[in-house]
Amino acid sequence: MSAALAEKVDDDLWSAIGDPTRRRMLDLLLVEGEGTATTLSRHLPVTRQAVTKHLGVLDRVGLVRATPAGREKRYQVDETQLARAVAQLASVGSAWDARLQRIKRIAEAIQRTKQD
Amino acid sequence: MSAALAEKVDDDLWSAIGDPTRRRMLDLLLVEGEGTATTLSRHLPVTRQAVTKHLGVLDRVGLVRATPAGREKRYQVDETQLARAVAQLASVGSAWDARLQRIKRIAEAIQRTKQD
DNA sequence: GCATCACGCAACCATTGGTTGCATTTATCG
DNA sequence: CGATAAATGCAACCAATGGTTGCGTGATGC
Repeated sequence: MSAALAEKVDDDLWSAIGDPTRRRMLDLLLVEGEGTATTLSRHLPVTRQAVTKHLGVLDRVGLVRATPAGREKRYQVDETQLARAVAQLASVGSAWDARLQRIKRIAEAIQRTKQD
Repeated sequence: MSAALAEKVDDDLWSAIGDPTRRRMLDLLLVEGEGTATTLSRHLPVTRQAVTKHLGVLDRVGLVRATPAGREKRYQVDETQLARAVAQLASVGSAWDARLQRIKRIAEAIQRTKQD
């Protein structure tokens, strides 16, 4: 039955998007198309160096790619990888959802039994 | 349009479900109905004390509730709160999804332009 | 009554998200 | 060309967190 939901979650990918700052960074990169550590840090409550570290982990899991351009290093989102991440969110979400549904049904069944 | 997607994400809730161990704990609690720190730790690659700490953060954000029973302390999932968490996953996921779609459309438009 | 089981507390360790400070490379402007 | 400004990179340091081990204590069961 619901075994097909066990679409194995990649912990590295997940924990990459688990950090709120990194999520906002991905948001920014998506709406602005691209960005550097310095430009991103201007829109965030953390320093450039913190952003740099985050870009490092996002890069390591493949969520962003960098292209050096003169004195700066422009990052942009790897869309297919982000799509994978979104799929995992959906996967875990719907797995829990399914179990919650089942619990609800069982609870209702017990209610009915009690009323016999 | 897609502005309604900005359903403000609760960072505490999110980071609670961001940890892989805690996710597995929620899974276990869902399938088994309830559990204690010791029973959960038997199914996990970490010690009872680690599980205890995790139960602490899950409790603090309201994802689980404890009921003392003699010498043990049984935990179970708070379904409505988990439902909220699932909603947030869906929210972030679909927001990114929407932006990815838009990017794709723009890219296609550019392709068409080039071919004129 | 005593061994046992579950819990709580404390110290400790490694990783991580964050900071500040400084050195280095690349643009830019007189 | 030379100096200043703007970007990155590197290192030390700090606090929080996910983990461990060790020990004390309160309920259970024979």
